[in-house]
Amino acid sequence: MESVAPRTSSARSRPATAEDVARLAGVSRSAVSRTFTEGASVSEATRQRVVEAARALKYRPNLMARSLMTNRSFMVGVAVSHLDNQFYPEVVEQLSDQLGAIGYRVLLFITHGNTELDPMLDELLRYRVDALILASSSLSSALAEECRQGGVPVIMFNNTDLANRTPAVAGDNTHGAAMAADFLWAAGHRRFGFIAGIEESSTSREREAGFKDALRRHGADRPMRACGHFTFDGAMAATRQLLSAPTPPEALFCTNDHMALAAIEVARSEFGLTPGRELSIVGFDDVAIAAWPGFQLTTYSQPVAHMVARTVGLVKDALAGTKDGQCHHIIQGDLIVRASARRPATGIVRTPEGQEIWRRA
Amino acid sequence: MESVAPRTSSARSRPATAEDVARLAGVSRSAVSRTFTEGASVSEATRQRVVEAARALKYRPNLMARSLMTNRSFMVGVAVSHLDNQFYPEVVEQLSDQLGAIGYRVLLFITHGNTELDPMLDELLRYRVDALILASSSLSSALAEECRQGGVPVIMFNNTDLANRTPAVAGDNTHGAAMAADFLWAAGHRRFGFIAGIEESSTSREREAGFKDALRRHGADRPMRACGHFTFDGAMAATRQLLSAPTPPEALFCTNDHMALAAIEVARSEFGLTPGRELSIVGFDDVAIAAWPGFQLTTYSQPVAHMVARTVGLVKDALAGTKDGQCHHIIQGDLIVRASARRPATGIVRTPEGQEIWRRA
DNA sequence: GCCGATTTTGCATACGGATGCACTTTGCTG
DNA sequence: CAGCAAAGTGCATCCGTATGCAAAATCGGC
Repeated sequence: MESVAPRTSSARSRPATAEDVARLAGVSRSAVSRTFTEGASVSEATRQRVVEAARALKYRPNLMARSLMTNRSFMVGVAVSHLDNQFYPEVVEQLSDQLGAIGYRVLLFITHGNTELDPMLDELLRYRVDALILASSSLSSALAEECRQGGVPVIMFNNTDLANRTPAVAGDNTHGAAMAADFLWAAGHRRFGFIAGIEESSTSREREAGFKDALRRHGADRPMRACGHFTFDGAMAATRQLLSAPTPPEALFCTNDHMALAAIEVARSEFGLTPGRELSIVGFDDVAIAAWPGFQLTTYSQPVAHMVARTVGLVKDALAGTKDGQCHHIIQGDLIVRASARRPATGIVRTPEGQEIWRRA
Repeated sequence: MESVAPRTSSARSRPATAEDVARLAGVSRSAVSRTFTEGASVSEATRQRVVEAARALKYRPNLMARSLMTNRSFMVGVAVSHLDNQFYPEVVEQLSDQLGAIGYRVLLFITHGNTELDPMLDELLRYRVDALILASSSLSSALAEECRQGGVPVIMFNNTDLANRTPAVAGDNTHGAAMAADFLWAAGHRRFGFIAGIEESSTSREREAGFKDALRRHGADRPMRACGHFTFDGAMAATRQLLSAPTPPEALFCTNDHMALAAIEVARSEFGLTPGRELSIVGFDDVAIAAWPGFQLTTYSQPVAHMVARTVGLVKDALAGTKDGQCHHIIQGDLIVRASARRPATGIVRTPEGQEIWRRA
């Protein structure tokens, strides 16, 4: 019988290994390895031969195998709850770019706001990611501790973990929300509405506290409050609830842009209100859509590129073993003034980039 | 000298290995391995002891090491050009979910529409991904061939590669664009505008051909044309160009929603036109924002979940070695009728889900 | 209680590449 | 040209897991 079929050209051949390259180049495996290892000692002559042989065989070092020895996978796990909030695609894109620039790839992981995501993260850790970035997701203190012991740095993004001292990078929630309050107060508003995100989220809580404390300092009444759960539909419902009240608020602060955009939509389409005239709306994040002509959302910016840069910096430090003293890294933003909220008489300045921002008196 | 410092509890200890677990459980490494291998032969007794020991040591199988043996990394490379077009975050999220459901993780990779992305994909292949999904990105035929020989299935998403017969999943570009043309014609429009995406893109070309052919069948004049490069700013400029013409078009077809939304913004804010009244605008994709009250974009839908399901199906088949006869998989959508374009007198039906769609007479 | 059939189990090896070590080659100085 | 330091090289070993094979244990049936 002729069970051994001749290998056709379409036969899926195994990729070339360092061994193959070494044989073709007439050197040892070590030489090949060193050729592809930054800073290893190889003569120019052998390097050339190896490179040539490698190209001929279409050799590509197997990073899985390499990671076994080096204990570095050059992958970073990124957990993000959703991608429908426009903020997070920007974050993911920046993370991918900036991590890519230092040789790391993103192993993506979407949690769907699942509170019980430990089992999934657990699986992610099997991939031996070099670090874990949790964008708006959190993990149990047990798993966090396990990561620490296992030498996997965990960094939270746009969310902080008060109980456990996990390093975190976030916008200046308290300051930003206070700015929003001050801004609306300066514009002459006296009846406020507030739309919360997820009740348990540190982000939402800090923004709520910042907003309310600032209002209190001005002697304002407590704002009306509804919860939008950081979702578009939730924010639509919350907006309806607030605007349907007997004496609806004149000014609305939403804990993120995603919800602020929902509020604008509902105010316009269901209540006939023009944001910036009959109703002021302020958001938080400054996503790209906020600048669209049809929204012109006034919002406190979270400079994604800076925040990600800091995050990547923390990853690098942690990987280099540098001890990180400071735990929570707060990145300042600006209150970007557009048209969705009434403008105060004073305090608006124009940046060199042509953006209008508000400075407290 | 006391060079050997006592290990503090905060010392970053190496994660437990199968060896450690075996020792604690009093069995061999093989037993541990088999316990964590689906369908391997282990007695219930030893399995229990291993599981217990594993839990005690917080053992997690090292997938890197496993992939060395099995030649499976359980990672799929996903290349996407941008995340600012709202369509792609939806795609990435679905891919992550549906691949996750069958045990695969997404190694993300953002190409920025870079035409020369071979070097980057090349790097991605070092990670020995089990498959490569190219969402709106393409790779050279040389690299495609290399992947095929290396046994790495490549699947294109929402983009096809005419020259090389790379398997692809896409919406029904020709049919969808023709539907848009027929719909606008049926609504009584006679002067058309067309906004192209990236000139080289198969997606844009097919939609352009479908649109123009259908118009020709109706005996319409050639539409005015501008190129928006699939970007928001590009589409804004293109819209300005078309609407500034001496006799501007009455109806605009944009090759995706991202650009259609830009067109709506420009029409409203710069030309004072109300979409659906003085100007009809039709898009392609049916992204979430298209349904927002402020846009109400009429558009041909690309059912992301179905498209991704098919894509994942192709990945599974390819990995199982099933030969895939059909190369291009076209997924049907519907023309979702909203308010951004004038409605024809006939043909609009309501789906059980409460969505209005248009059926050609 | 014995024997053959079936599971379990451990041993040894393989996967692909990095690296300490000892050895060889090269380069440079006097 | 000798002598020595520095650079380059190959060998052997290791990383953490899967798996074929043969030995051992278990099982069932008489």
